[in-house]
Amino acid sequence: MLGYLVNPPIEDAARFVSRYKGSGVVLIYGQVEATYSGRAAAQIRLMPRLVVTKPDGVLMIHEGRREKPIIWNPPGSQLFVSVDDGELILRSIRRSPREYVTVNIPEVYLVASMELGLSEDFKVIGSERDIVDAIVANPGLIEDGFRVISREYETMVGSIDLLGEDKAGNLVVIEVKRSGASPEAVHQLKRYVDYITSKNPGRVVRGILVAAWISASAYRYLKDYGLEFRRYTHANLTGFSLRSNG
Amino acid sequence: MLGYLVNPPIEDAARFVSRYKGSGVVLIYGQVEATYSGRAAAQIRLMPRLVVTKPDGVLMIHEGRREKPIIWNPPGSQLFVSVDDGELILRSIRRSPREYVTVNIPEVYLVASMELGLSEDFKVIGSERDIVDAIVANPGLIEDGFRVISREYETMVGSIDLLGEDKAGNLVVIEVKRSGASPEAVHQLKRYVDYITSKNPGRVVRGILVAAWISASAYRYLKDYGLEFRRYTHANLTGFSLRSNG
DNA sequence: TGGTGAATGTCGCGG
DNA sequence: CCGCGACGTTCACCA
Repeated sequence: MLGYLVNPPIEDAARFVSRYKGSGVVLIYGQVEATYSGRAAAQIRLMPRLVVTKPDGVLMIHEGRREKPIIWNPPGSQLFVSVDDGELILRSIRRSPREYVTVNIPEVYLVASMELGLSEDFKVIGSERDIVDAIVANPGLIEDGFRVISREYETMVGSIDLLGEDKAGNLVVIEVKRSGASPEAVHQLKRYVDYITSKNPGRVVRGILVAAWISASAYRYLKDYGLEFRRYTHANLTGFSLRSNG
Repeated sequence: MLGYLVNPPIEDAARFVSRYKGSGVVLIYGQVEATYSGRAAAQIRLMPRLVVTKPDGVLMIHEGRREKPIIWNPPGSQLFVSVDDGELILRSIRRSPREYVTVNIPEVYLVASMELGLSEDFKVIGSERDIVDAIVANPGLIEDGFRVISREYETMVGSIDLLGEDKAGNLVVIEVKRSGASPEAVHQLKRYVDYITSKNPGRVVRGILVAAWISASAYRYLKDYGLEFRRYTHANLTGFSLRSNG
């Protein structure tokens, strides 16, 4: 389950990585320099770093800070291992879009392989989908007499979370954000409202933004556009409640 | 520089993590279960996984696939180590927003600490900023006679990447996207054009979207609003070229 | 410290 | 395989 070499000769490290890269997660701690080129380009100079490869093709180079790798290739990439001029060379190729990561490791302090599990049934609780689910199950959360017409209503300008009708028969466009509503979210809602308005001449179209909170500038945009805001709180993991304009 | 314990007793592993968590990157390979709660919530059952902590507060739990950790806390979080009922316990607390990650590790196969470097001068080549730079340096890339008036022109509705004037003296609003242009990007440009038009009555205001490519629906949307598209290709790392309507 | 928008975003879903 | 939008987005910049 665990295999490792400490301060191995480069040749041994290369053999080790070659043997385990397809079946397990491989860690390489050593002096690392690397280049990335593809949609963008980057380069890092020789320094101690941690290289991680996973059997799904992931390649990550981590430094002493940050959560994200400084250089990486995503799942689906292909990894090639070689030794050149006494250095361990990793080449990772992503097919589409075409992207290349080349890693040079002149010195290896530790190389290890391990088998890691997979959470097949993993689910985050409290995503936007959960909120939309709750509204669909109980449209009255939005307001009395609200009725859902369509969910994920596809338009030329994007997909509308919820399209419905109010008690008075006006069309209602609802955009849901699981956390905060930024100006961008308000613009998004405005875009949908404009589109629905243009496709339904003569009808009143309301726009309601549902979110945990809204920034001051976003609120100004919202008011300028004549849109509405409903705050929600996920009181507990299963349900949630809506309040009118905060 | 490298310290490690193989199949250590839990007490030893806990001491090891406590000693090195503040100064280096610590890896723990073992049986791991964990919970996350905060803006959302999640839980993973006992399984072999890789836990990584960094001195900046990062905590990551990695599995056999994916580039992103399945559970994590970002830089700035605080980490507490303890032993309870024979299990190694890690508690990570993020201040704002308040988020908790609790990791239970009943069995440790490997714990290692290492010092990793930091690329202080790190720079990705080919960002949106680089593209705007190139246009400013050579406005003719947009079209013959184009002149830049302002960069990052601040408006009520957002910041305009480039504001300029064409040969005929019309105002030109330019929005740059380093990769693809979605309906959102088109709407962003339209917002700016509308705003500039309202502030300059009687003047013609053109809008040009500069991007590597544009989706079909975004392109239709763009045409509906009478906006223009310029495709760019970063022919090499230093320069790039523009083509008219794709 | 919080708001704002870019990102090699990544990831998952649907056509 | 692409398009599209959410994400516990992360990240850097700036007020």
